[in-house]
Parts: sequence; C-alpha cells; structure tokens
Amino acid sequence: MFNSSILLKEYNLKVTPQRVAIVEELYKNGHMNIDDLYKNLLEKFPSISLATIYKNVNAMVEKIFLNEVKVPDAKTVYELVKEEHSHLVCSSCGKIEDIIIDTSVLNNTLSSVSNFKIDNTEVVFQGTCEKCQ
Amino acid sequence: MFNSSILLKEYNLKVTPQRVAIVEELYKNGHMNIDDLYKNLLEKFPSISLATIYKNVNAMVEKIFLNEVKVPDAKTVYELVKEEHSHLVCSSCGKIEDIIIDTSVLNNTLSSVSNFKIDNTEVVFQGTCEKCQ
DNA sequence: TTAGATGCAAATGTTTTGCATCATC
DNA sequence: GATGATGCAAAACATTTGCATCTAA
Repeated sequence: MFNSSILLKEYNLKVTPQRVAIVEELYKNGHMNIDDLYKNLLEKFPSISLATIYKNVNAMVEKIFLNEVKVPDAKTVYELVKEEHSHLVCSSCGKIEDIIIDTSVLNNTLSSVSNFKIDNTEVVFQGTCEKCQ
Repeated sequence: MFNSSILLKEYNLKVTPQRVAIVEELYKNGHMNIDDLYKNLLEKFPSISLATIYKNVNAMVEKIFLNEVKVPDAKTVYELVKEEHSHLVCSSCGKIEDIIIDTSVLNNTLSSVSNFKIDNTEVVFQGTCEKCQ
C-alpha cells in the first residue's frame, strides 16, 4: 500500500501531518492546483496557511517527487511523480487525465532533424473527454 | 512581406503604434514573455504602460492570432500563430525554438486507446540546445 | 464624431519571506 | 535539545480594472 510517511522520509523531509495530508490528497486526486489543495486541507487543518502549502509543494518539487504541470488555459497543477506519462485536458470540464503513450517516436523524429539533446518530452492533449462529448 | 497593420485590421483591432510594435517584436523574436515585451517596447515608447501590454496581448490571444505557450520552469511566452509546431526549450540558456514535427502518430495512438476527442496536441521537449552542449 | 486605445493609479491576485512559536527527530 | 516546520503578517511580484484623456477610423 501507498505510504506517504515513508515517501517523505526517503526524501529527507520531516514527517508532519500537513505534509502527509498534501501527499495523500495528491495520491487520491491525481492533479491539483494550489487552491484545490488549500481548500481541501482547510477541512482537516482549519488554521493551515497558504504559505505552508507553497513551501511544501516547492520543497517536494525540488526533491523531485512532485511534478509541476503547466496546463494551457488553466492553473499549474501538481502530481506525484510516477511512470512517464502524458496528459489529457478537457476544455469543457477541466479534468486532467493521465495516459501512458510511447513518445519515443517523436524523440526519434526530432533527433533525426535536430541536434537538440532531449531530457524530457511533455505532451498535453487538449480536447473533450468522453463524459463531456 | 510581413505586415502587422494588415494583420491587426483583419482581426478588427485598431492599428496603433503600440500594437504594431508588439506584433513586430514577436515577429522578430519569436517567443517573448510579458516582461521582455515591456522592456523592448520601453525603448520606442518610454511611457508605455504594462497595462497596455497586458490588454493588447490578451486581446490578441482572444482573437487567436497570438498563442500563449506555458513552459515548464519558465514564464509564459507568446508567439504569433503559425503552422502547428512543437517547442524545444533549452534548460541551460532558456531559449525556445520551434520545430515542425508530425504529431499525428501520437494522436492515432491515443485515439486507439481512449475516446478523448483531440483538438490540439502540445509537445514541449526539454533538454539542451546545440550551442549549450 | 465616435468607438475604442492609452497611460496612470489603484485594486486584486499570487507567491515568497521573516520571524516567533511549535513539533519532529 | 537541535533542527527544521508551521502560521501569521508583511513584502514582493503579477495581473486586472476604472477612468480621464487621446487617437484611429
């Protein structure tokens, strides 16, 4: 099972209830922006501060176990780092889904026409999800 | 030749010197964030206001002849809309290059595993450009 | 002449920082 | 007990808005 305390310890972050809650929210909900996180955590921690959310999210992004995803026409969202994957963003309901597709075709195409050294390939599909169609 | 006045007229925007300058900066430099635009326009228009830049850039994005590109680990940049293309972002010098590669392979792959209806596919490669290697 | 653009100042929104207090290790 | 986290308030930064004046059509 997924254990947020162990994850935090692995990355040398002290295990505080607020941090555990941030990680668990992200585990449960997949992608969240800062505001979503704040609103949800307020229920458990009525006096939690936005500064705490920012500090922790930034720390986790630096430790590379949170991923920052910049989305066209929407707020930046955060997610737990997992297997490399792409994103589907629904223009209608705003929901973001993960999808694992092989992007190496693109990398190969790029490498054949350019000397750019690729570290990472971000793919965001914009469109309409199944429900909203 | 490229004519920014005609472009503005086509999209029902009054042709002002500030707007012409914005379009021409983007034509010349490719991708710019709000701050870059502001700094460059200040030379021509010492009293131009940031509000003017924001208002105009937003208007042009709405008219769909500017494109807003959200870049991982950097400020949002704007570019003139052209043929669909992907972006190469150099982690070392920050430069953004355009590259035209066929993303339909990805779209086909996605369509075969999901019912998501794709309107647009954004691809951003992060890595190191030729110069910085 | 009219509709809309500009620049300024103020308002709003977002993110970061400093610091006293508190919790984890 | 020491190191670092939290929450608060303030600061810094980013973006939008209202309005008087000016300009393009």
